[in-house]
Amino acid sequence: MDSFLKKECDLNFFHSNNYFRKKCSKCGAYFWTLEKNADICGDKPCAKFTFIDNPFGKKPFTLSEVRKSFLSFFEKNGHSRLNYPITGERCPVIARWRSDIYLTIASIADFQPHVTSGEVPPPANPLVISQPCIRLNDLEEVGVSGRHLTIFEMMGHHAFNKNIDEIYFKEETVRLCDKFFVENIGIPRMEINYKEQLWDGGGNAGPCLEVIAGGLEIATLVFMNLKQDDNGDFEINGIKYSQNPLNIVDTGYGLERIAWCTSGTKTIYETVFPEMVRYLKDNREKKSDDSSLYSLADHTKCLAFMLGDGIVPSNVKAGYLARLIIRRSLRFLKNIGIKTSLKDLVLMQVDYLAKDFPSLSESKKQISEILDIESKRYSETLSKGEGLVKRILKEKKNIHENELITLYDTHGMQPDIVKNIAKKQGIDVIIPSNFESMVAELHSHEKKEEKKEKESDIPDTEPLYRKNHYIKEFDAEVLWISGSKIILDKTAFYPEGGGQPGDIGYLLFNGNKISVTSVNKTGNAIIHTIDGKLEVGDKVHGEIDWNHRYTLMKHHTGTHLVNGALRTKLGEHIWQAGSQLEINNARFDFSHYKPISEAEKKEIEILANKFIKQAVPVEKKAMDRNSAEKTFGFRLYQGGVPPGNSILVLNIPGVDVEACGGTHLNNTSEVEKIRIIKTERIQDGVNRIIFAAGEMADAHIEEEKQLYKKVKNQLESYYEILEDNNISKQLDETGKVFTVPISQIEKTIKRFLNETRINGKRKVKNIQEASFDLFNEWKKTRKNNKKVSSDEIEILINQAEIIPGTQIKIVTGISTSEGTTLAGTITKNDNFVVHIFDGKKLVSIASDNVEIDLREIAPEIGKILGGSGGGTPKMTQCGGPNKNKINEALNLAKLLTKKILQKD
RNA sequence: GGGCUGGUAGAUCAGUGGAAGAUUGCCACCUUCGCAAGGUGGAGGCCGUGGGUUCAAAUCCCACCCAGUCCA
Repeated sequence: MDSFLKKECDLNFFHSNNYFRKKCSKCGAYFWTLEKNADICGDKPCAKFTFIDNPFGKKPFTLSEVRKSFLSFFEKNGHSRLNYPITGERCPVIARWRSDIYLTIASIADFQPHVTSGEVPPPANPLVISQPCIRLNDLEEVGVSGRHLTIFEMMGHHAFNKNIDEIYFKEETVRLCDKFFVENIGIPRMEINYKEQLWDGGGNAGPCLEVIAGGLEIATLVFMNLKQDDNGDFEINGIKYSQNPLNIVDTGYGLERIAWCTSGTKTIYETVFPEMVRYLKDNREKKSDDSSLYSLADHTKCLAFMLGDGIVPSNVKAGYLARLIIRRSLRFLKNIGIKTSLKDLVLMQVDYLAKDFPSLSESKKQISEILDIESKRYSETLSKGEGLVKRILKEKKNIHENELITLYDTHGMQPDIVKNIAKKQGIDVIIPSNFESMVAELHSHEKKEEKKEKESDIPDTEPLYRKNHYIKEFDAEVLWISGSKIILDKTAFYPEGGGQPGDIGYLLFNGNKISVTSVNKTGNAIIHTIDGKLEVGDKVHGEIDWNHRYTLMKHHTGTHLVNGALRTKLGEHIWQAGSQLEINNARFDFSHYKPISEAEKKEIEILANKFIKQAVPVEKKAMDRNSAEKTFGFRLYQGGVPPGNSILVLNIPGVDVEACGGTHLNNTSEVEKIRIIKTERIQDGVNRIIFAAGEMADAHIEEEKQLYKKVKNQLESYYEILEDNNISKQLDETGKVFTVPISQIEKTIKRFLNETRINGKRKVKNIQEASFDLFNEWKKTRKNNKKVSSDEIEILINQAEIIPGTQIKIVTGISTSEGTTLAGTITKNDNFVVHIFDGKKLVSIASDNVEIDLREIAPEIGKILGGSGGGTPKMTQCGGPNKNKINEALNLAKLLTKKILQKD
């Protein structure tokens, strides 16, 4: 590897500027330096920071000044800046264009995977960017080490070379780097070392030079020219690589670090968050904990970006990471004892950042609401957890490892919080030093990976539906057959995908109609499942079930309208989390931090219908990725990130624009109408809208009416219902009364009516009121069934039989009252044994003073009824299917009781 | 997406197949000039929903719904 690096890093720049190649006596790495006698590379941990209180540079640079200086320097040197809708000269911190990572972790991440793989040309070449990045890998070090940050800007100048030096490669990179640091920032050239390293990550690798000044790595110059390849010629650290199609200059300049070494403050935090650190220092009540203060300064900025760029806290994906940072922040807030709320601190950060990142300010309202909700939630979690901890302490007087893990893993109680609670009660809880690995161990179960089906050698199909979304008929030739599955050379049948079900219809061959029952896609082949026989070479005429497809198209275009309406009403954080079209309705899942209110639902429905009335023409076109992103932004990728350079863009101007491969209407007016059937929270931070479009909206209304009619009819046996307003709301509320879903209302009401006695007819406003009354009457009926009339008891006692030679009386009988209650009432008095049948079961209870174990006889009694029995010594129940033998059973009960109790 | 908890009185929770409980809050009465405290009594439960096993299910089994939490 040494020889590889020696060859790769042997640059003219170093020789012509009189650099020496040295080996670090501590870490053994080679580095280039101007100082003849240098023997350590200058990097941490080999060297200490020398710039603290003794900064480099022309002057102390602010973050903004470093960025400006960098961008304009490289712009002057032929690099283009990028520009995207909403976020401007950067990409969002949530990696919307990638499905493999949640957060943007480096400037090169903006161009992965499509540009780096060579599939998509770079948006500009060479280019320069300053990309805000979030890394949570070293979370524990943030605030503690004095130099770690969760959010930082990685500045980069990137060149993508098909051939070496097509744009520029190593020499020019180092020359520009040197010029920038020496001339623009003013770091003395003497202070800068270049350390040779191997860089690898994300399946790529290459040599790199770490640029080090004053003990601080201020930039990394990566020359990414290898890609992981099991058949590759290069082997580095046991992994094989081959040449990447592109030679990529991937540089990363640490904006904050550069500013830091020009300011020389005690930690990086004073340089990066001067206002926030000052504010926190002035307003904290506990002076001891600087690391919490620094962390809080960092985390609040991190949250400003996360939430401002549209991440919605949740228990999944990027949302979970946002919640993680929120909760950590709330703990730090408590640690330093500050009165200002997290919300206000984050909003302060947004204001500090507003000048450089104006888009964050647009989300102030959402940021406020999210932080209010999340703060409240966390305090609820904590107080719940505190109760749990106290209960464990009360019982066990201590908390052990496994409980500590459960408290964290299951109930979200951080071990140090548990420790504090215990401390207040004078109990010392020991947190194991390997706590985190213990938790990790718990989650280390093997993952089942789904194996991808091998794409066998099957022919491609030309998708006719793609160019013409309205094509209904076509002629084609059968290319491939396997059982009931066939592939045609071209087809108008849309294969299932992107939440849109596949088409159905017919293939006509020799005058015969052959049904197409489902259509799927594998690679570029579209596979029709047919109900009939065909042979390769057959020429067929296809006809899709247009009614089926047209309804789906209404729902698909309708989905985009609903999405657009949601974004307009609720904000830019609205993001598709899932979508499924059906014939009857369509459902759309989207990120949002609270449930949709009744009023919002109405507004969204009205707006979506307004889009329909406006008759907006729907634009469908294939665009190259770069211009699509540049024109429309990353919002395109809501439904996922399609592969390739050319992407299908569905644009409804002023409403919504997405990369979408589905079939759509030509004009929003064709949707006819949209009716939102319901909204629900399906997950933390994710809501679902179910709606129906076109005639399906009417069908749904009709369906609802039918259900309402049935329910009303049922209730009318006891109630006179005066109003029929707000049918869907009425059904909804009725469901709530009985805590059942709407689909179960009919069945449930039937059951309740059966179990309830009501005299006469009652006048009520609506079915909700009737249901509420029915529910209350049902409760009363139930209670009344439990009451036993004193007359009945008296009669039973009068019929009792005294066991000869004792004071004990045996009561047997049949009653309509609940058996245990009746028998229990009698046996409150001494000297009774009661066997009573209440229609369902035979209950036997003995008074406390009677010495008998009823369990000895219960199974025998039950046997007569075809079942069995049991219970406690003084109370048994038995029963069985043969209820007609009840008298026999009661007689046996009496007989056996006598046998046990009778004294000779 | 995966794992782990939980869903029983307004609230917090006990309850391992046999009569639905405790604490707190609520209501009434006693006590008091009044309040707090105390005393006595009372109301308040589809034991999340739907199936199954059983003579018998809050309890066991299956499915679903809801909530919480950790991880990627």
